Amino acid sequence: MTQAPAAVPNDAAPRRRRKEARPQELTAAALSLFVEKGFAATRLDEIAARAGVSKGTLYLYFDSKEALFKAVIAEGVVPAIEEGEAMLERHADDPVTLLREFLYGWWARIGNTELGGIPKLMISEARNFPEVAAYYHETVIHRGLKLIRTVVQRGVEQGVFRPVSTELIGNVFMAPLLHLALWRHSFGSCCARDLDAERFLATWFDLLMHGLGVRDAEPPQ
Amino acid sequence: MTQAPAAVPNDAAPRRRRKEARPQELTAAALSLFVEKGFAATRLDEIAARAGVSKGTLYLYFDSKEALFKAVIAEGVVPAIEEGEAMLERHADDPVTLLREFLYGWWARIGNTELGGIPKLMISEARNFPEVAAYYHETVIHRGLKLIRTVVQRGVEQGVFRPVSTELIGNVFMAPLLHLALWRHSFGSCCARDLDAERFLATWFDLLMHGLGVRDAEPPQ
DNA sequence: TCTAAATTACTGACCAGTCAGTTATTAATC
DNA sequence: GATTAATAACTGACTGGTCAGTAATTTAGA
Repeated sequence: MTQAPAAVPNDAAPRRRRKEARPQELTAAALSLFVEKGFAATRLDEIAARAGVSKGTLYLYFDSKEALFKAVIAEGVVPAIEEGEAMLERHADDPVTLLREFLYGWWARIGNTELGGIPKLMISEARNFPEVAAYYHETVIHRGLKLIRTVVQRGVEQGVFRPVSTELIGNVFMAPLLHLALWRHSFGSCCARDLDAERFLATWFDLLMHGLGVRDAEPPQ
Repeated sequence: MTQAPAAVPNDAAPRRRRKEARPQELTAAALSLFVEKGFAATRLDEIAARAGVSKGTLYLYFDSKEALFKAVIAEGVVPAIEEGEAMLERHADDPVTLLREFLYGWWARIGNTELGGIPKLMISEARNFPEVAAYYHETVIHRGLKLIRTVVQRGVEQGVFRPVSTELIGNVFMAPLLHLALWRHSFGSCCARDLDAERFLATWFDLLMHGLGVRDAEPPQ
């Protein structure tokens, strides 16, 4: 109850000037609200309140609601894809380890964090913001799919995987991961018991490995 | 240019009294617009116009925008799940055929039709309409997952499939199908060339069959 | 001519975006 | 170090347009 720089603001919090921190706090608040309620149904007053500022302040940092949306995507996406590429550097030689690391790593570092809401947001709004969708497509999707395809191709060449059509293998690989993230941010919070992420990932990894002809892949760490 | 009961209405179309046909025309128009733009961003005037009536008429058949949303889901979903169950009756004995029929049948009869937009709509709006989400969950998702699980379990018991954890196999099975439908209704219409559904389904079916330990499954018809 | 289907014109709540004014912080001067 | 001037971050009441929902009126069809 001191003057801690509260992310969840105190009612009695004194007004503070924090130019550096504002944009990030605003995009974080906007991401969670956009994911929860959708772009159109989210009010700017609400975003500002969650970030602990007034709506006027929001307009000091972003020109419009749409500009805020673009910033949310751009900011959430750059670290995400860099994580992915860094992950690939670490185990350049072993396709099985690479796929396992990628699968569990994606969930741990993206899917199961705040960023996990971005797929839902992008799918919901892609047709309303084609320009942002195009940016997302070339910055994240295209790059990400290429990474996975490369790993699988390498595995096939090494004889670790059976010969398999690699053109769309990235899409198939990602589908269950995205499914899990989408579930978390839609039905997950409302009905039945939530999907068990651990079991789901294990089921998928097991099926995937056998599908690629690997008989003895161990589960993760 | 005659007085045909136009789905895409003629500007000069005479006013007609068609009490029977209106609700279905309105829900069809609403589904396509909700999928395209989202619930909140879709205006009732627009839905009415696409159905060839005025907004006032819409209120003769639905109490509110939310009631229309519920009707869209309920109407789209009942035939869909019945299709699915009928499909299962036809090949009760052969798990491989069942899975193939289900996979390609789902795409042909649901994913690749207007109904294919419902997953996007439900994922986008589940948290805004928890009551509808719960209805959808128990009417479609729960029932559908159970069907797939049953097929796989039967296959394992018959020794056609290798022993595999069946608890979440339905979710994994559906994930790529839903991914394809979601793609069609988001990025598909904006960037790059569209995902090739035939190749995608073939890649998935091939990986799935090998994942289940079936070595000689033929591609469809 | 009577009824009910359909339209048109209207209302009021809501909300993105604005701006005149307020307050925190820094800099200058004594 | 204390006082004050200057600046820039921040606020919240306001506005103009939009849109869900309503009510008055018109018209199709029996």
